[in-house]
Amino acid sequence: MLDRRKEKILKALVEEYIETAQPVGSGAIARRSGAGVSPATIRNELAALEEMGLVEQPHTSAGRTPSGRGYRYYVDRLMTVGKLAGSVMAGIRDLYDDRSVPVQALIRRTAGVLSEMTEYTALVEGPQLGRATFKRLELLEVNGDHLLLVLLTGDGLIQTRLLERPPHIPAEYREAMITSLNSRLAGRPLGTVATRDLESVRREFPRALTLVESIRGTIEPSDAVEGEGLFLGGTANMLKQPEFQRLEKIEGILSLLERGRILRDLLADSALAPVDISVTIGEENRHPEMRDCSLVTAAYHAGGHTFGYIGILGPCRMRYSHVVGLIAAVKELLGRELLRRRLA
Amino acid sequence: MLDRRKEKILKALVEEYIETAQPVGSGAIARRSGAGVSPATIRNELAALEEMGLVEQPHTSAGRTPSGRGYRYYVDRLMTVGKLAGSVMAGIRDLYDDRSVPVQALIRRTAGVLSEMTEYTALVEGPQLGRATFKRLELLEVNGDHLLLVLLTGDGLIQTRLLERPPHIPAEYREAMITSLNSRLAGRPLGTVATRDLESVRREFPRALTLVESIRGTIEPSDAVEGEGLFLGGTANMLKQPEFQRLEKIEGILSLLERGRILRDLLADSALAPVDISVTIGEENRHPEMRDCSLVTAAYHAGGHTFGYIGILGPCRMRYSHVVGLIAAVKELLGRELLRRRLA
DNA sequence: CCTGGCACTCGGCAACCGAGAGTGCCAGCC
DNA sequence: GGCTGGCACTCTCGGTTGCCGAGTGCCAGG
Repeated sequence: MLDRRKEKILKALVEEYIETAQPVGSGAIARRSGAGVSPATIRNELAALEEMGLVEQPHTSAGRTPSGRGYRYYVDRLMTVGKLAGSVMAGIRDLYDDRSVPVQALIRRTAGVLSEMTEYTALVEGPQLGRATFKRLELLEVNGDHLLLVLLTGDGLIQTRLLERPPHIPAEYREAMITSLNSRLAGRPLGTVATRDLESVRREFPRALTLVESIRGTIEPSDAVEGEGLFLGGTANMLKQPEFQRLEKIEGILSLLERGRILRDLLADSALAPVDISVTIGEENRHPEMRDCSLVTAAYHAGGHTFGYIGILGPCRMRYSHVVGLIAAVKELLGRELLRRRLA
Repeated sequence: MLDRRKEKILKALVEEYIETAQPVGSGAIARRSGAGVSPATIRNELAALEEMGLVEQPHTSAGRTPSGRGYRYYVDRLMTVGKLAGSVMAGIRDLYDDRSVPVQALIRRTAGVLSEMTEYTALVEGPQLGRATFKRLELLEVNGDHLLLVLLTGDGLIQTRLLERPPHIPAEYREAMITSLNSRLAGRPLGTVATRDLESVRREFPRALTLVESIRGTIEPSDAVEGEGLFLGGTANMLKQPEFQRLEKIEGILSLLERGRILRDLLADSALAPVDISVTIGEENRHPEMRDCSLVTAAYHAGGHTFGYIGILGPCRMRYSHVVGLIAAVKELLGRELLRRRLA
């Protein structure tokens, strides 16, 4: 709860620091904030802001930099979210226009575009089997030894798996089993299909035990697909940030970016916050490697169903207004696009 | 064509430098090489080696470092390729033992393991559609609006694609078209299936024009799947190398590593050399960003068919003998494993 | 309550210096 | 002739010093 002038000063300071990456002096703020007061006055206000823990001084005779709490105040109350230029929006929409591009490639390109437009690192997770609903299963005969299992989900995801064909099972028996399975599981979220759901099928078709087991293995979201459908863009951009010139800092971050599982949790966690777009700043992050980073995330969805997540990772000194605006736009476009591709 | 003593000296110098990353002095070589001569003699020999362009001096009063040509000589004639410890081999074999792990995940893990074992960056490319042979095509009815195209290849690769269902085409007509297509393309390498191959099918089944077109789009190796099936491991390892403490150098490398297309060409190019395992050292690399790197690559195959490529990227000061030994082992194991999973 | 003035603090940079590592060369030895 | 110990020389590296400039905190006056 700052007074009007302190807010102006904090805003000017944060924005100047975001641009220059240099501690900001009272003179620069006086020039930029439009508060119409002299640097000396600004200095008094800055001392107060420092008292409140919103700004800090790297050392006595330097300017001020925003603290984590300072950024938080800025993000929550001061920044004006940037509207994207129409041309930019059009560019993104073009990206999605080609229906012949498979979903995986779409997600990958999104990560690329986001990282290029921000000069930060982009994370995009595509639709995941575990979040989708069961629609239908098919078994195709590939040759004498193998069957192809095809799993269709309500989102239009397709999962295939090659199985060794269990001997001595007539095709009709198999078909009946599949039919039973399909009617039993239709519409169920795959994440919740557990062993006991297949119990009755197993009892009904005892000769197809191994087949049912294979099916369970395919349906069940497993660690084997960790990293599947998660794309990064612009990891090298991290090196461009002046705050990451120290290699120790960046090594931790890059190592973290290789851990698909962790990234996934990161995206899902922050995106389940009550807000539309979540911003996690510096020390608010759970992983110590990320304490110099901020992460902006959002889920994209349509028709009440979450398809996936997008996120931008950059330094605390991130262009929040730009990034939030961009995420908001891409979240919309991507959700809409995946809805278009979804099966009716 | 060096004499015996010069070879001993060069070998000792390269190996010492690989271990320490420091220019190597005549004293260290005298101690290590086992040539039984004094440092002064070593110095004379070093002067000769420098004359020949095999070693160089960062500055007058430092020790010597190997030049690109020096590494080349070492790799071609001096190094003894390391045999892997049995326990290591067993560890890798365990990785592959679980048949339920899908091929994609297998490739991904291989990249992870290679990077961990070397502390360098690993590139692994899995089986690619473009290199596989056509086996069979199936069309599944998903619902009123969509068909699922399933493409099976001789390697056991499966490619699926959701198509909008063309209206007013009877199922039998479609089936006949697919049958004709299957018999016509069976055994053909997918990379060589061109538009004209489908011409006769198109003429024979004029009502299925759009369908044939969609099929062509699926079969044809396209840029849309760029990066598909290519996995990196340990990109952050690059930062650990003392030669890459300068950020400028590493930024170029990391940016390159984000370009799937380039990596792919890199792997394929060097692996088509007449040798089993290809080593590209420093300036021999085509990309200027890689002039401080060496790349060791190999194709893995079985039954006369190339499945994919593996590679290790590290600094010129790379532990060649270890890396080459490892690549040789993994190449074997991976080829054998994919053969096991291949369709009969 | 604001402001100009002023003394003060501190980091960064350049210059400097000595220590240490390693060289090239030479004269002597086997 | 080839090898070796000795020696003067070169160059980098780490630490120290001194200066400059940016920015501050405080105070007295408006």
